Amino acid sequence: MAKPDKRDEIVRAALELIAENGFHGAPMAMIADKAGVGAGTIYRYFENKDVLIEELYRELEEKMYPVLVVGYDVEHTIRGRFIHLGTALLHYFIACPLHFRYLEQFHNSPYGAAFRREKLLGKLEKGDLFCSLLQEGAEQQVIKDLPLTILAALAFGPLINVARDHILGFITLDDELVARTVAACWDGLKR
Amino acid sequence: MAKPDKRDEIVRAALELIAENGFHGAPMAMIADKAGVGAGTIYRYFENKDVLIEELYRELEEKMYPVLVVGYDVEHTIRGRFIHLGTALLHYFIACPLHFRYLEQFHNSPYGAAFRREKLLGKLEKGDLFCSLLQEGAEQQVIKDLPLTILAALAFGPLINVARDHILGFITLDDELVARTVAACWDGLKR
DNA sequence: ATAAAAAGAATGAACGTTCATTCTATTGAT
DNA sequence: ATCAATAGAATGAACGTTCATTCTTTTTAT
Repeated sequence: MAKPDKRDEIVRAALELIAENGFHGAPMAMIADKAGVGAGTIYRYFENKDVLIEELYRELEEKMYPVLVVGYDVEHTIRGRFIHLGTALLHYFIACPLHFRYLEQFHNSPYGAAFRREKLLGKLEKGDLFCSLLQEGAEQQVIKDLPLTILAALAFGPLINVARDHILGFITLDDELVARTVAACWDGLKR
Repeated sequence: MAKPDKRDEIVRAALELIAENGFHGAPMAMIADKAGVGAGTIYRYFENKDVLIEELYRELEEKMYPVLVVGYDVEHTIRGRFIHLGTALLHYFIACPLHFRYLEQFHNSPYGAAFRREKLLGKLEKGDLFCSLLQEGAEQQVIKDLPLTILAALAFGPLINVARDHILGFITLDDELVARTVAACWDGLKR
């Protein structure tokens, strides 16, 4: 809190505007306005809009990780761990709809494409948790013998769709519905 | 073929540019260029860019529908029909990556949001085929007793993710992999 | 008094759209 | 059959707007 007081306001404003209106519905001037800051001030903290967008993405990713691992226990069964992660992920998205919407905007954009390509060539870093779980499950023959990419699609595809539908108001998820959705995903994965 | 020769070129150019670069990577001038047409000419066929985008979307939807229903038989089991539709959908996306990418761009944009809202309040029209199948399956207790929205997420989420991964080159789908993916989706849906 | 920080007006590039003009094909007159 | 007249399709330069970024001025802190 000591140093970047304005920086925080800028990031908060950018998150809100971009999550709600997309990158093109969030001009720098509007972000500055919402942050209560001059337009030029943003450029003292971020080299340009792209950098702001990417740094914001990284911040959200970092905020999410520790939430997911709370209570995650490598000693649990594959199924137990999957249910844990899926449930935690859905609950996080429900609790932080702005984060979810921002992540979606990011992934469905040139930024997301570039980002994905990097991930393929580099290490796994964040997807780690999920991907290594799926991989372990496949090795132990608990999970279907399919390429990791497809397993990930079976696991995340429904979760992300359901989160979006909830946030857009097409459905209202309660704890029970979340649990049943995650369980259904598992049914798709398991042998 | 008699009349709209240029119109076709414009639509083709727009599809290609938007599918590959998104709406903001496809300025009207560039579309005109690629279509071999003057910039102003586009406006003889489409009132403005939004109309072009929406009409193109409708054309793609109309092209897709008949492909899906070929061989679709209401007498088959719920499972058989689901496998049929899922497989046909995946094959269509693989055969027409530009169509897939355009549909994705459309859905992940303000156009898509507006479109979705209309669908909720109006009738079901296109999703019909899939949604009524899911609904029928739920009634017959063959499919899990979950809200339609969630069932749709379980069915489409993985399929669309897998199609995207294939088109972006993260994986290469053959007929067998398609079949196993669709089967896995069914596992997620069935009781 | 000095320098760092902040502000917001100014700038220029990019875009969708318009419109005066040109081109092309059809019609009508001879 | 020929050619002038006309209609409407096509063109692309020009316009107005929007936006990211830069520049100059003002404020704040030391």
